[in-house]
Amino acid sequence: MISGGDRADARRNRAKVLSAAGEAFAEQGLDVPLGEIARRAGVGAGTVYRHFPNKQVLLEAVFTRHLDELVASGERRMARFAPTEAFFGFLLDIVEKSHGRGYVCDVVAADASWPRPMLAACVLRFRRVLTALLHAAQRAGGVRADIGPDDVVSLTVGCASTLAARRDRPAGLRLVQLTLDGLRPSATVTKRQDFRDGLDIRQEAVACCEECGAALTVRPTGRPVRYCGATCRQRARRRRLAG
Amino acid sequence: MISGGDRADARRNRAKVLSAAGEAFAEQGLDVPLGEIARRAGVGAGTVYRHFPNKQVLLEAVFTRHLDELVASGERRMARFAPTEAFFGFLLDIVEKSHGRGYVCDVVAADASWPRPMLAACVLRFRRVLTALLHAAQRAGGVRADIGPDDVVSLTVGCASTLAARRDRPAGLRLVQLTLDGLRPSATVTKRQDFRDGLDIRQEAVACCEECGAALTVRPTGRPVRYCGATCRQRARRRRLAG
Amino acid sequence: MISGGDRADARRNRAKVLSAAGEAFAEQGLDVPLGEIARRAGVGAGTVYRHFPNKQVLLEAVFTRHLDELVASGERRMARFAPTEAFFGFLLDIVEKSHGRGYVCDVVAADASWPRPMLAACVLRFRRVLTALLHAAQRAGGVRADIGPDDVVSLTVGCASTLAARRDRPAGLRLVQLTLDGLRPSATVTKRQDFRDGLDIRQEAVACCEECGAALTVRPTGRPVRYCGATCRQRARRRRLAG
Amino acid sequence: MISGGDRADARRNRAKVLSAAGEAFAEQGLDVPLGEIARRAGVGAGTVYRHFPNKQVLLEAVFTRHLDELVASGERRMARFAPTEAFFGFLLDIVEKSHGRGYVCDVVAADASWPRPMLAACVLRFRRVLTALLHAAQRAGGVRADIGPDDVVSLTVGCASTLAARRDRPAGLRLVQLTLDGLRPSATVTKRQDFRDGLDIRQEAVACCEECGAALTVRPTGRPVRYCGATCRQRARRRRLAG
DNA sequence: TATGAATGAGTCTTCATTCAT
DNA sequence: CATGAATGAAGACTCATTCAT
Repeated sequence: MISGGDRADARRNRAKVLSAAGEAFAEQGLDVPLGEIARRAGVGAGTVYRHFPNKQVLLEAVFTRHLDELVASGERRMARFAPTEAFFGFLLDIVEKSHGRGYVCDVVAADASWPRPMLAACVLRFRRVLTALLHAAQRAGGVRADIGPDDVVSLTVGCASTLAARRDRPAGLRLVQLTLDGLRPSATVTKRQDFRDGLDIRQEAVACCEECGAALTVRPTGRPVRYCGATCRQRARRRRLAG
Repeated sequence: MISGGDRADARRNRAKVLSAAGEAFAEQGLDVPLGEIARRAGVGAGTVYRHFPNKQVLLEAVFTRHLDELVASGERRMARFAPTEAFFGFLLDIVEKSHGRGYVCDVVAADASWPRPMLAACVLRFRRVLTALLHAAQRAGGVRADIGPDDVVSLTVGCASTLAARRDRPAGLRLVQLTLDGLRPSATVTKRQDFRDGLDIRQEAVACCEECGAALTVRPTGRPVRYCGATCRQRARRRRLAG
Repeated sequence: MISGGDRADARRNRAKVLSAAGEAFAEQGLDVPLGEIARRAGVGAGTVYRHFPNKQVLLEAVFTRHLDELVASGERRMARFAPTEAFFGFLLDIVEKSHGRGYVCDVVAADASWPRPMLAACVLRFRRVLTALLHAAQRAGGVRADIGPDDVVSLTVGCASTLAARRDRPAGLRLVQLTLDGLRPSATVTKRQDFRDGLDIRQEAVACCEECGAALTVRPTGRPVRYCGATCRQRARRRRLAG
Repeated sequence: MISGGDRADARRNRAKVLSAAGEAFAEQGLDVPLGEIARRAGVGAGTVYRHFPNKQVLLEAVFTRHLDELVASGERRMARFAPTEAFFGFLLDIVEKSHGRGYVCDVVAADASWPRPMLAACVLRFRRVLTALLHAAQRAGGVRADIGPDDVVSLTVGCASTLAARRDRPAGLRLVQLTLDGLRPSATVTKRQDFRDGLDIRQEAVACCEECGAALTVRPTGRPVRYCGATCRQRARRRRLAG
């Protein structure tokens, strides 16, 4: 009988194992020996197996719990905050809680391929919350309309990696913001061809807008242009005054 | 006697092993058995060991080659393209070539901690090219000034993860663009507190700019504001006309 | 978690492994596969590793146990026998119990170079007992004064090799006695030059004492001398009568 | 075609390999990789195999050469020195040239069990020389009559081990002398029972001869006896004067 | 029921031996 | 013939999983 136990100590043990596994996976990657998890939990290896029939299931349980926590946090945000805040707060939450890169990297796999129904259900709930938050934010105009839930998930995965890669945590968080801000309507995504190989050096020699980097048409006479237009000039000015 | 050999078949085998290892690491993660690599390369396990004294060294060789290719591509771009194009093209290159998530995740480790001198030298070269491209792009005004090489590396790692996470490759590439565009001067990074937990729902109820998501000051009377200012109003309008 | 267990079967298995290892090392040398040891012990390879983290440690454990038994035997002798008897009995014990040549040959290494503290302590105890027995025997006049503990150890190693080399065990033991008797005060050790290359054949043509081999001064006339002195002549006579 | 080659360079290579193998076996034990031997010899692994079909044969060749050298040295001694000198010099030679304990320990195996005819013949020659020297020395009265060739071989093996065990080489050589001196007629070998467990401590309390360690009968009155007889008393006196 | 001991399949690595250059 | 590259059979060691206590 797996895990359905009703004795208090059994439930306590299950929880201990789950926590220990969560930490272990995060700190040491998905390859931590089960023995290490058992040690961290302060139980025997057999006890781990009593509650989780194998390592895969344990990993899924950990992941499920993780998702459940995220879902709960998402729902809380949905109830308490404005759509856009809720949405971006939710994403930050996901990213910050996804400590441990091996761990994070495997969130990737969490689309449809996980076989266990419990996990599938959980992933579904997660997607539902995410989607709800996303749509709300989009309706509120806080997020670009051409973004779907899959985009958000993938971007989140990327942010977690970025955060893991950057040793300096504050700097890492800034990069995460920078990335997530790409979801805001104001962000203009460069078309891929825009800066790919086709462009020749002579064209650029002309310089680009110092504010947004957009290409500037050369003008043979007069003072060289520095900005692509009034907006950018204003913006740059404001920045100068503010800075 | 490792690898220095000049016999044609030996060189061929070394190359085969290196390629096979690259693919294997990318597809199956860093845990692929060496036997699998040997099998893919069509050689015996011993041959792998003749060329690479152990798995770690093999991994480093693969990684070194990868970096070397990137360095070469970076230098080519530096010579042939305008700064900003060169820089962003380089980043896209890195991301696109960083197939395989386990693989990518370990680019992370490529700071100083790798012990082998050859790899260290290689990482250095990589950093040098990256830094040169970054600075050139910044001088050209194509990249925000408050970004350092470490930021770029971390962001790149994140982009690679994003790309790996997104099954739909074009969509993934678009997300990458979106992220990299965060490096352009026009991008405004939200201050972290802007959309974190501190904000209460009532405050937001006031709404935010539908274009950029910036908070809007409430006004008790009149038609409710939809944008934070003229610029955004214009932009939104243009989008509507274009869409 | 290595070996500290208190479960009866675990202790039993540990003992089985230790015994099997002892025999295996003795019979097949230090290169026996661990699998062979496991097979002899009737356990799986993993069990060996549960009790001994690696082969070296296993070897040290075997060796430690061996030394401990010798120490115990030495202490028993010290308490129950007269110094000289105790000493020589101890040496014989060591030699006879040092079955297996590879095994024996590595007793050599047992000076300070073994890193494990437990083994070091054990070697120390062994040296202490050996030294005590040696000194007591020397004080009692049963052992030459110009012999130190290191000499005894080395000689013992040699005796064990001799014993191992001689297929006929009683003959081997006799050779061991012969060697150990060299430690008794009555033994005269030939100076190294006495029978080395320097001597020319003509000098020897003169002959040497038939009993002790000492060189005899030539005498041009009379019956040739056969012995170096009266003592030897007597001794030879006695032998002839006895024989 | 193995080794029968007549080309000068082939013969030279064979010799190089043989020397290198000899050193390698002596320094690193019988487990030294063939590659190491090839490296030392400055040839490729294939060349080793061209001359010696496998490692065992190579080892035998090394051993054969070793024995041949010993045989030559023995024959030289036999021709040039008096029997006893020749004999003991021969033994010392064997011992001193048997550097490297693993190597030495395996001389043990050199009785009948070696299958290759060449080696067998060589061992035979060795035995013949040894036996001749032994018998000559015995006839000359320089070696006890109750010693056979097998005894000598085993003792030699033991001496080599002793020498290997004693870090301090001069001290080691002294121990070797001490052991070999046990072969001289003057040496009295204690009967095994003489100092084995049977004796009780009270009996020894009486003390033993300070010169030869023989047990002394207690005498209740008068000055306590220190020596077992006149011979020992004289000997001790001479030592005192000499010392 | 909890424990931790036992198992054995799987992985890395070495090295004797063969074989293409 | 010489070379050194390739091979693959072991051996040490790990760890998920089972099982006796």
